[in-house]
Amino acid sequence: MRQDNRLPRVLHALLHLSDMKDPATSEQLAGMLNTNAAVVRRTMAGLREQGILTSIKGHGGGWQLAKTLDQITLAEIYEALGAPTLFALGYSNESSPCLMEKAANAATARALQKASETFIGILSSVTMADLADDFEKRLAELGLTQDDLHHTGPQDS
Amino acid sequence: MRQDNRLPRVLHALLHLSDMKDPATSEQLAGMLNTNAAVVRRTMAGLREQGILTSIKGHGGGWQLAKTLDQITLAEIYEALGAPTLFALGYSNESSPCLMEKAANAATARALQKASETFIGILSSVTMADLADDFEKRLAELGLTQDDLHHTGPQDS
DNA sequence: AATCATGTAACTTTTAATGTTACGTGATTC
DNA sequence: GAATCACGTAACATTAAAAGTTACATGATT
Repeated sequence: MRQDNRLPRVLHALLHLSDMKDPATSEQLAGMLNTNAAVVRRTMAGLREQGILTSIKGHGGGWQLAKTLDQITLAEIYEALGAPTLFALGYSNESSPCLMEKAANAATARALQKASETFIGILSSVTMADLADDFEKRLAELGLTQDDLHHTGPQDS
Repeated sequence: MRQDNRLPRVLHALLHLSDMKDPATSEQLAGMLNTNAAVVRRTMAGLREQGILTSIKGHGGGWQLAKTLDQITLAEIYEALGAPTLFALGYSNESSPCLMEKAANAATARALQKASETFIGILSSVTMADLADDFEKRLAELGLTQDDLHHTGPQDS
């Protein structure tokens, strides 16, 4: 399959959403994520069902966070995306009578299982607020503040 | 991309190889792995370069183990396959100026990195001899012995 | 009533492993 | 030394699932 970029994309989108007062339309988010509005709607659908986001139709509508950042773990988000296949590496699930194949598959499965547990464990320990902190750290490293992103300066009309 | 089954396949093939006196042809291995001889040659090429297998051309030729099973870790094999992409999940590598995207990518990368370390760590701790042991355990559970696989019984000519 | 924005279905594109075919090269056998 | 066997490798087709795209229905606002 093609590489699955939904998780980092959604994280990116949520950071932007947390930074906006008004709802963001799928079109706006698509611009930020360099993709298409339909992809945004499709990807975010799971987060809406999970209660992480709300979507509003009509004029002034769009997407909004339904929780504060510190209430959203990355694991929740991953789950809300449908817990998509983590590995490009796999093994045949068809039950073969060959015991050597079974042993080979079992060894592969054990390693993948442990790796998956590590992955989910880390996602569970990180919240969107941690990402926002990381974002602000990066801002500060450039000598900027949050404000610098929202207006062009005092000379602005 | 499609799922990558090379690792479990090679493990399976090596177990069969360890069980044979004569070299196994690509054709024979392809039969065991339910695939094609060309796929076998292509997949095994890396293991030959890595010194895990030797291949012999001509009459009576084929593939043979170049080491004993306890000298082969799964990590070596994974490396010999070219350390193929482990994850179906990824993130855009294109450097975007957006610090929110950077934060999102970094968080994803950290989780993937740790998962990868877990995976490689386990592969490093397991040898093909461990797989052979597992195979024999499975055999015993069926009330069979190694011998049962190699002849049809005492009445056999 | 017009417009905006989501909801969703249907289809195309993309990408890398896998499958397939073909042919070259080296080794063995007779 | 010619035929055959088996690997080595290139070139192309197939496959699968995310992503991209298009289109249209539905609901909310003005």
